[in-house]
Amino acid sequence: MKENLVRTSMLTEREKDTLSFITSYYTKERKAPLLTEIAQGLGIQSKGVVHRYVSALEDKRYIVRNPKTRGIELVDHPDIDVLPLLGRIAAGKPIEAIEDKSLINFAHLLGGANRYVLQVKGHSMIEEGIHNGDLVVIEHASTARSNQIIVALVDGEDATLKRIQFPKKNVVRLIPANKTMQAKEYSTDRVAIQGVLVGQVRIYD
Amino acid sequence: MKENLVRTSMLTEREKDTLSFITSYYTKERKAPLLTEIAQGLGIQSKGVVHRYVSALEDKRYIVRNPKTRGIELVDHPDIDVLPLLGRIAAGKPIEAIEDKSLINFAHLLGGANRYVLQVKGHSMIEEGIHNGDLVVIEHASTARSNQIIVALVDGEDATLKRIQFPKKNVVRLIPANKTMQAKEYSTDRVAIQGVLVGQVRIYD
DNA sequence: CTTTCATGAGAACATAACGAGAACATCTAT
DNA sequence: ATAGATGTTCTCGTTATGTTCTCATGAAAG
Repeated sequence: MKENLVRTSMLTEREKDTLSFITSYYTKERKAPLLTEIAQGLGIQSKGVVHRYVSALEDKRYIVRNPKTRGIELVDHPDIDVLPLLGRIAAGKPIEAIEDKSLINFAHLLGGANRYVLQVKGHSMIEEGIHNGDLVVIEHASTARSNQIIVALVDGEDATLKRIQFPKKNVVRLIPANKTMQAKEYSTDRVAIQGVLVGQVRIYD
Repeated sequence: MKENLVRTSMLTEREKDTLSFITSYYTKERKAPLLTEIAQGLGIQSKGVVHRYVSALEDKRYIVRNPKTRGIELVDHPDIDVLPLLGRIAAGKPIEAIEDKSLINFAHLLGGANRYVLQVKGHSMIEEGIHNGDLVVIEHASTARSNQIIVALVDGEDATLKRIQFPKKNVVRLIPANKTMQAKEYSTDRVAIQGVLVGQVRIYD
């Protein structure tokens, strides 16, 4: 019953099920499942059975394992953090036909020292396309240029996301992007700039 | 030649917690935390345990250490494009600390097999907060659920981003998010679904 | 009929992951 | 220079998870 010569990449039904579960778990959770989680997903009581399927998938080169707790790695699924930028939509062509494929790495674009993420609550920047629940990337800074969108702390109490302007010396104007709200002006010493908006991200389920 | 370099950058749950706490602390306090501060932040009694996690993070190249009192330094490695999610920003309140201090990796959130990026041209989805020039992440798919936002190709010519509905059999309705534009209905055979919207990103200069 | 294979249950054991805490070394403030 | 604070290195546990077995059932093939 020892088969070191595995010529067949054919998977049995349950092996397919196992691989499928691992793949979907991976894309959803961004980590490998436990054996018991696979078992539950497949309706199997015994983790020993799952272990057999996982070992088969390893023999057939569909996965690699570390002897660790969530040690399954998909061989076709190494961490992909680069996406192809295919082109501009509404270009009048099928997407696949666009040739100029450059690669885009959001983490590289948005990551970096002195940056952090805040989740937006409310609708004060809705006309800028920044909606309730969106994630914004902020670069830590204490100064800003006019017309930048910044995180401002007013009187040490009021942290909001607003566009900033400097209409005259020692005066700061904070402008929401919402017609139902009004721009306000403060003396410079009342407004502390916390950071500058560098990116915005929304994730759809 | 095969690269046998084992990049076990996989972090355990508590190692992630530890890294998350360190990065959050760093961005807030502008200095590294003490082991006892990490311990308190994670609800651990023993600084020896924390030391073990910190050593693991050093082994896995997420940090470097000096043998000094606040000697942890975050490494700026491309593998570590994680940003701390600090809190929610709300009108009229200070930034709320987020209970679950988590790290955000946009590439992991948005990346994955069968995904690509398009740049949006035009304003047809402006009321969804998708503006001209924004980047959208599309997951390749040929089917969609009702009310999802999809990339549709009409008569093989017109690739656009629209919300989709199926009002009756063999009819597809494509709905822009712009009051100045109208929803249109097509027979099923004229519309080819190219993919489903899974994310949206904007980068500010 | 027997053999083989895919499937499943479950026991027994090995190891990983996590945590507490002691003892000691080293750093740092005074 | 000294004392307290902080970092390092251990040992000792507990629980969770992975690994290796044996046994059992049913279907398909010879």
